[in-house]
Amino acid sequence: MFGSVPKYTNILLLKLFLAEHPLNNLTLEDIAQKSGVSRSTVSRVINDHPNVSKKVREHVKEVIKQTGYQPHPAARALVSNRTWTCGLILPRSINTFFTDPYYPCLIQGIAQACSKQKYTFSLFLMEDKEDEDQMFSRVCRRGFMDGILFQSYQMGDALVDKLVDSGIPLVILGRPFQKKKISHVDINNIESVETAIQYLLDTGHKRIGTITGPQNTAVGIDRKMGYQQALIKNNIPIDEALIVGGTFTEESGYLGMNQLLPAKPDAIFAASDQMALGAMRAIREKGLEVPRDISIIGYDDFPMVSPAHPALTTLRQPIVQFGFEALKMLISLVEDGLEPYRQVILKSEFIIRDSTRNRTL
Amino acid sequence: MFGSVPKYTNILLLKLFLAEHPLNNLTLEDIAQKSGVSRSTVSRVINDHPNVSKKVREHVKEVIKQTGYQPHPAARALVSNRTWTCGLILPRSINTFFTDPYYPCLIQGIAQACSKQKYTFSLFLMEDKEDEDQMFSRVCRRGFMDGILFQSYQMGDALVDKLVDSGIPLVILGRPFQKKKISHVDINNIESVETAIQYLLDTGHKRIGTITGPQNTAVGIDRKMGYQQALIKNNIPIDEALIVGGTFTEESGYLGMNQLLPAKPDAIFAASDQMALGAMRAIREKGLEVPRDISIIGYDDFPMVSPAHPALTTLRQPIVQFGFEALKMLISLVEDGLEPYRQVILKSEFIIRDSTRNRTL
DNA sequence: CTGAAAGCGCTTACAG
DNA sequence: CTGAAAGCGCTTACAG
Repeated sequence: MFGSVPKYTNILLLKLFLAEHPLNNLTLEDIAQKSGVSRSTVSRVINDHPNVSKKVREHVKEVIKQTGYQPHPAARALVSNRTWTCGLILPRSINTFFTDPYYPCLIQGIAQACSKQKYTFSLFLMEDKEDEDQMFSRVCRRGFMDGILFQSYQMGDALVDKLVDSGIPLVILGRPFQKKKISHVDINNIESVETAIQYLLDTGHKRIGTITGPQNTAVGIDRKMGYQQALIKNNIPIDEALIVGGTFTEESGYLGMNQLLPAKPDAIFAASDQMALGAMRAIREKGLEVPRDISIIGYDDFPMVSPAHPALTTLRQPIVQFGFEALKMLISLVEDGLEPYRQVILKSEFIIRDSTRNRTL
Repeated sequence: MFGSVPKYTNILLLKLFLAEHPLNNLTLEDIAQKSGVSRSTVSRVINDHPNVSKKVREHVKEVIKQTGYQPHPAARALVSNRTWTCGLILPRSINTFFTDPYYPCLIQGIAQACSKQKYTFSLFLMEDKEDEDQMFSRVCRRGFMDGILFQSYQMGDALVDKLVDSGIPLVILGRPFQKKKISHVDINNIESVETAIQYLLDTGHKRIGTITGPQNTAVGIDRKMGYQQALIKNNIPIDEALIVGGTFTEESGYLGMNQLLPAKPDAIFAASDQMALGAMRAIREKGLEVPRDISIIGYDDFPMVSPAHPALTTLRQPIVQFGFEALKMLISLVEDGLEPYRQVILKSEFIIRDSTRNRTL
């Protein structure tokens, strides 16, 4: 096995190279000859086409295994209009790529799903407007990517509309802001937060505050919505003094908590674990204790740089499954057509640890 | 512009699709006709081949611009043996992918470099042995990736040898452990740490300790070496009580610092900023103060989840440049041949902030 | 400087 | 069930 043949200007070097890498130029034709059948038949075996006798199929498979033959990806792509490659585009509005554990987790989830499905995973990080423009004409064309995963982030990302209009198979990660129906995978942010808030109410908490995510992001909006709906369902008035905005970062959780403390909350739902961590730091600094004085619930349950003490009660995002479902949907769009649009909502798991306390006991 | 044509079973749907996406099937032939020249000439214009008259060249370029034509990547790849795609392989021995800010930074650096050079960036995360095996046969073959970037991590990663033997253009990120010469990009870990330690000595520190990285990683080994060499050059005996091992994580820095405190250090060099953060936490917990009682120097200067207080004196890794140089080297290997092997060492920048103090004043 | 033609390595009707 | 042949969209000697 080996890679591209370097373009040696020196023919001797090239020969040397080829001698050292004898598995070099195997083509379908070679396998056909070695197997004593035609190219067509070998191709059928490779593509699991039914019209091949069992005997021939097994023989050819054996030869392929022996020789380690792999079909040439470009040749395949050229004729089949499939590249078995999918791209993840992260828009430039994302400003926490380096610090939010969401991204490594997401990337890992998608990379893993791609690997299992024998897809190649390409990553496009938009740095600036220029990147977005050139990306668009490079990515959205025939024979490049079979499909695109796009991380929904900020309201008004114009890129989504352009991608949809381009007609490329597209799956949005998270809830899209667009009016039109766009295939996407999302997490049940609203319902899962409702569950968590209900739990706090059921365990005797009277003044539940929240540190929200940015209100121009879907998750920020939805998790706040879940908080509010849970209170409304329980006929508890919304107290604006118990709501403060954050940006998902530890620092914003810390600052937010300091704003909330005068309102005397006995529980806080933070829209990310990082913010929960920041909130706990603020609480500790004031000489208070979690969960004795204030219960804390986060969101994410990603692996953390510094684990919380006490262990954080949180909502776990099924991130690996997220990547997997997104890729599955994308393949379905490629193979079965873009219409009708698809939607999959995954559930977060509520995990009770040590940062919350039952105050009814 | 648009992407792959979905395989509609319903021909009406297909026609509808094509009608909505008229820029669909543009080929070299189309551009040739519209320009009134041959395919060959258009191809020469696209590939900046010199043998085209200025007049024709400009006309063809105009037509290409008007139509938004882009050559079909697979067709190009098939005939030119170049895919304009490079892959980053992260071996499975990496266990801090989710928590170490190095990886997002590295990925960003490489993605940016790829984007500037009009390369596509593919990511391969090895989950397990099985991944490594299948990856090898998928990736190391003609016509898939022009070249591979491989993150050097743990001593004894067998994958490197297999990759080298495969003959695929390969650049190692970091210092390789192999005896044979392998093209790589590295950071001047040893020298830069020496500089930092020398600074501590010059500013009156008498008992300098270190929290090292894992001693089966090149950076872990090299940064410890830098620490030791600086002391030796200044005729200061190495005191094992001032050296403790860590794993680059905040937690390991915290634990390491607690082990070092009895040895009464007046300065600590931590082999990563995360460990420096952990060390500062340990120091604070003991009622001591940075830099009043102990000076701290870290390594990395990546954006951090929670910035240090006081601001950390550190060595900044030029990570974007790192990705850029690696890709440049890779392209050179592809275009000019694998021999002779290349080596580029980038310099870390010593950044003095508030976590160190001049004790001679 | 330009074009006609061969060929890259596959897949897939088509004919048997 | 199998093979000969056409064709995917490019690049690149080759001939002029």
